[in-house]
Amino acid sequence: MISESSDRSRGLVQSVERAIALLEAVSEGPPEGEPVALLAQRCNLNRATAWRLLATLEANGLVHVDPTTHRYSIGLTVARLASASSVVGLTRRAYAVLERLSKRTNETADLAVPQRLSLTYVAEVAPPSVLSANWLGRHVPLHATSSGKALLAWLPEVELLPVLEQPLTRYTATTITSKSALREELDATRRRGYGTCRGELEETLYGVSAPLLDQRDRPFAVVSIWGPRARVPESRFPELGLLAQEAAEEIRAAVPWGGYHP
Amino acid sequence: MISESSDRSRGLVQSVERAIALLEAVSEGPPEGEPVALLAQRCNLNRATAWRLLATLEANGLVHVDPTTHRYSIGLTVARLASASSVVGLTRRAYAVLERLSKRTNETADLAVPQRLSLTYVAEVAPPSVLSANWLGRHVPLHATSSGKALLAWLPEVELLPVLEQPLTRYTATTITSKSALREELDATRRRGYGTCRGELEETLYGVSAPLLDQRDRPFAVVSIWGPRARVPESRFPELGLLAQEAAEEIRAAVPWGGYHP
DNA sequence: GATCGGTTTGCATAATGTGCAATGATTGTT
DNA sequence: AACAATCATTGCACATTATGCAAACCGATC
Repeated sequence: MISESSDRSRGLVQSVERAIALLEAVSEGPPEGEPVALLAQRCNLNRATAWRLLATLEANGLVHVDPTTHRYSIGLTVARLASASSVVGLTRRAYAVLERLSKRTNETADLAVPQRLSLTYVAEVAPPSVLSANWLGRHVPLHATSSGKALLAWLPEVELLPVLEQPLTRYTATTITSKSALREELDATRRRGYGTCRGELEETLYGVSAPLLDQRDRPFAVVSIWGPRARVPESRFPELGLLAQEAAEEIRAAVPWGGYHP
Repeated sequence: MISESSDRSRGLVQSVERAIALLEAVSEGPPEGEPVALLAQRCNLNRATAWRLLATLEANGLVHVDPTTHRYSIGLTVARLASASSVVGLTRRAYAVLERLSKRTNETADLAVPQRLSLTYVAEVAPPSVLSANWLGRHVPLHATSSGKALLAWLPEVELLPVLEQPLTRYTATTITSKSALREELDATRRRGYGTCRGELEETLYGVSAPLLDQRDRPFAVVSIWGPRARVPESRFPELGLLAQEAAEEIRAAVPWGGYHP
């Protein structure tokens, strides 16, 4: 067989990678589950191989297989493992606040946490009428979003530097691509108290974000409110920015240990 | 090497099992994470092996490794995968209701979902004063708990039979261990509208439970209220039973699709 | 600056995961 | 109702792949 394995060179374990790929595939499927053959195909795996990997995952509760339909869905163990992540405690407390925020502003409210050199959205509440894109799990560039800028603005210099070293990719006409302009923007953000975005990632995407700071004043999460430019023009920024700040403070206060271990 | 592998006989994949064991070990550790050596020891693995398995998990975001301390904690991907589980949507909606329930009764309220031939607790709210055992993720026997009996009472006959075939283990003096007695109890439970427990698993554990039924009247989750016998005597059962029923109905109504795919 | 605990990497070995092919089981079709 | 087709499951032989050992390499701490 063809053993490409750019993985192997880095000393990664093939069967575990394949098992994870299956887990992802299962999670992308419908709640009633997907059959082995389909999952195997999606991951470019032999059916027998996929079956054994899934059997292993099933034996440990990571996936659930319906005994009659033989369809695989995500198992309870994943939820239990996730509950060990401090993010989960954070999101649980955040949801009540985000729901209120979304209802009050009639826009989408969400919570993101830093990961590597980007942010990941971990909680999101969209107003009922709006069919919004699901940003959960998505990574976004830090220099082209209100949440990213809210994070950077309160990041200590040492951690800010590596981000500024990276190329600042242009996404739209308004994207900030020069290091000095970004520094100015971050200063303004800090003075203002919240980050803003004027279609810097996608033309029509406008919004504001406020950071959650831990005891040492390091940001560990960001609350955002956003919507299409037509509904969230710059004139609403001061109002929404204040609401985001209040929400951030409220969520932070509800977190017992007052922080988040990555 | 000694390759025991009762796994292998069932066609399971060793490295994946080991990776999962590591994942479990990581989840049991503190939020700031644990070093490789400790995790390896806990899972009886060679340090190098554990390192490569963890590296694979890390590359896929299932674990997070702090670049400075080299400590491993649960990664965001797990939370994302978990969010694909319908249980998560269920628990998110349940928490608000459980919190109210716990506040009002001053006892512990929780939610469990069926898994295999047992129940798993997936959400729990304890009154602030009480230092309660954490039941999250725990499996409980169906014949010796109020939640188990609430599930069984509304289960269709075909699914009930395999459970009754299993030996009914005795835990305390009040545990129901005969098949006929259990059938009677289940009839009574159905008439009553909620299940009860009089110290049948642990002497001092008293409580009530009400099921959440889907469109086809199949139970897919159970709400429980419980506490020590001294505070939750039988005389409170009618009052608490009604509250549990109301809470169950409220949670069920908040679930969009009105059910739960295991 | 040396010693210790830890992580990380290389390498040889065979244990282990894999693909193929054959067998049941189940579903849909005429 | 019988057939066909698709899919899940199991056995087996092969060599790819994961593993353990040992050595290198950091980063602490004294």
